[in-house]
Amino acid sequence: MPDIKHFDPDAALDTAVRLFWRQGMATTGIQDIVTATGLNRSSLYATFGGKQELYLAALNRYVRLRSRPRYRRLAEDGRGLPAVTDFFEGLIAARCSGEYAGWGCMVVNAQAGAEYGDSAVRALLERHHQDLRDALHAALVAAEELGQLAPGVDPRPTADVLALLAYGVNLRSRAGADARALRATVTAALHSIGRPPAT
Amino acid sequence: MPDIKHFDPDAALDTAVRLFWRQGMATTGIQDIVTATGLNRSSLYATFGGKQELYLAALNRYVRLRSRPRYRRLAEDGRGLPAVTDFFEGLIAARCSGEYAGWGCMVVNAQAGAEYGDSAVRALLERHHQDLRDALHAALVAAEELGQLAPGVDPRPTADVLALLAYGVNLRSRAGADARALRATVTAALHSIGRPPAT
DNA sequence: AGTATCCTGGAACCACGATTCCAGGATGGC
DNA sequence: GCCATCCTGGAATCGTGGTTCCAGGATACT
Repeated sequence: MPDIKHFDPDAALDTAVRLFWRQGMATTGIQDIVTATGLNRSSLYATFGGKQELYLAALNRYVRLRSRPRYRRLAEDGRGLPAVTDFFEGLIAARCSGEYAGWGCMVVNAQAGAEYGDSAVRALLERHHQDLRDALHAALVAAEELGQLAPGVDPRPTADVLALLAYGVNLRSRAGADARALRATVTAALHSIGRPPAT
Repeated sequence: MPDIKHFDPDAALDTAVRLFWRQGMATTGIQDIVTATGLNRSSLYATFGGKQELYLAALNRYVRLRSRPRYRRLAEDGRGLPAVTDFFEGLIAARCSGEYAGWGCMVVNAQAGAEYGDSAVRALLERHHQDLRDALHAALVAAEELGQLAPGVDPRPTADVLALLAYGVNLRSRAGADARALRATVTAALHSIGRPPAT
């Protein structure tokens, strides 16, 4: 090993994630990434390849660090509906406050944009969608076993409903939606699938 | 009036709508529009101004011709839940089959993309969101008056839930979601807010 | 019929896009 | 301490982006 990288590839990729996440792929130039990371074009290309590959790597990192842990926690939480409530609560908090407020979800943004032409991106998005569905489904099955669901509420299609609702939350958050309004909406949705308080 | 336009501006704008809708603003070049419309750059610029203004005009046309009539029909339909069902049915049909299958909703795409930087675009998107909410709300109020809603279902937050659900449908349709799956999801959502069949 | 006005065609412009290349410098194994 | 190997810096390349300009032609009023 004659020489070693003078920078941290993960940190650089993280900067790229932020740029692509906020601005989308098409409107983010290599120059933006060069400027933001402070490292040189040559190093970028040598490390990540072209823009497409860099975007894909960034999207992968986003999913691995930001989406999957959240879904995993939801899927493994055995409390049923409270787990779902917490999931949405955390989602809204992440989308509407803190460093990434108003950025939406990078995966959702990719789905609506043209990033989407790439087939590797498509595959990643599809996989991501399945992960979300499955996590919600697991939580709802737990809820069902705990007797928390209203009669006639089927976990599988209901998980799909909540997945689409999550997409909606991500979209609206990018438009600057108010966290309280989103919370109220989610609460209403969860209310309608929960068992009414025993009379 | 010494000379008159040799083309139909509305037809040209319609072509622009299609391009921006499918590909997004950032990835659609003026050259694409020139090629697709067959008319000249000069005529384009003389008629619509720059790219930003052209995009805004296209977005406006999309909302006026494609979104608003749909919302209007929903708002003025007095049947309650069946009106909502029909609305989603029509939405899914438009998104998953025919000429525009897999294109999603231009407004939703704009929200997730970077088109969004423009403040005129933001205003239009916000207005569009209110229109959707209001239309769903009107239909749900009718449903409530007709006794179609389950007890404890409040029209206002429920309209918000359904609006987010519609966003989700639009997004997933762009990812090539199956129409039958989307229908099943929507059915499940509407089922959970409807009054259970009288015992 | 003349003419001022507007539209069209095409080339030209300038900036910025992604990408590549080469020289210079630093490193770790022998 | 030498050298092959890799990394870095910056310039250069080549295409494409949006936008403008000018000459030529068509029109409707006088």
